[in-house]
Amino acid sequence: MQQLAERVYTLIGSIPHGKVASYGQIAALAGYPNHARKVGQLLRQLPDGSTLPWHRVVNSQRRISFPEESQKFAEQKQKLEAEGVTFSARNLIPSQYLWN
DNA sequence: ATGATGACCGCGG
DNA sequence: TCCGCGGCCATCA
Repeated sequence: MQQLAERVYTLIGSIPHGKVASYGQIAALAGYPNHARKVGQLLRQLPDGSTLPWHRVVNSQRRISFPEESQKFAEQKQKLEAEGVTFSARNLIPSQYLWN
């Protein structure tokens, strides 16, 4: 479990500027498939001033996993747009940027 | 031990 | 696109 945490942080930190990865991808790359929820839990515990690019992590539908009206949603979207990530008309789907 | 709760995932309808 | 459902799994009451 401790392993998962370390790897997850490393992987997230390695996501290129302007690109995004999904919770599931991070978990799988860390060697723990089916642990997407755990990744979310780890990010949720992150301190506010964290330098980790948590905003580059979205769900498998390429959508921000926060309710649209929430402050966190706005924050994540803003950070992504600042990196040049574009969203669809409904502001939910980062169009072309997805990690492989 | 049991049930509820997530920054999740995929498949249907 | 928008739900609902089952699957998944650690955490906590």
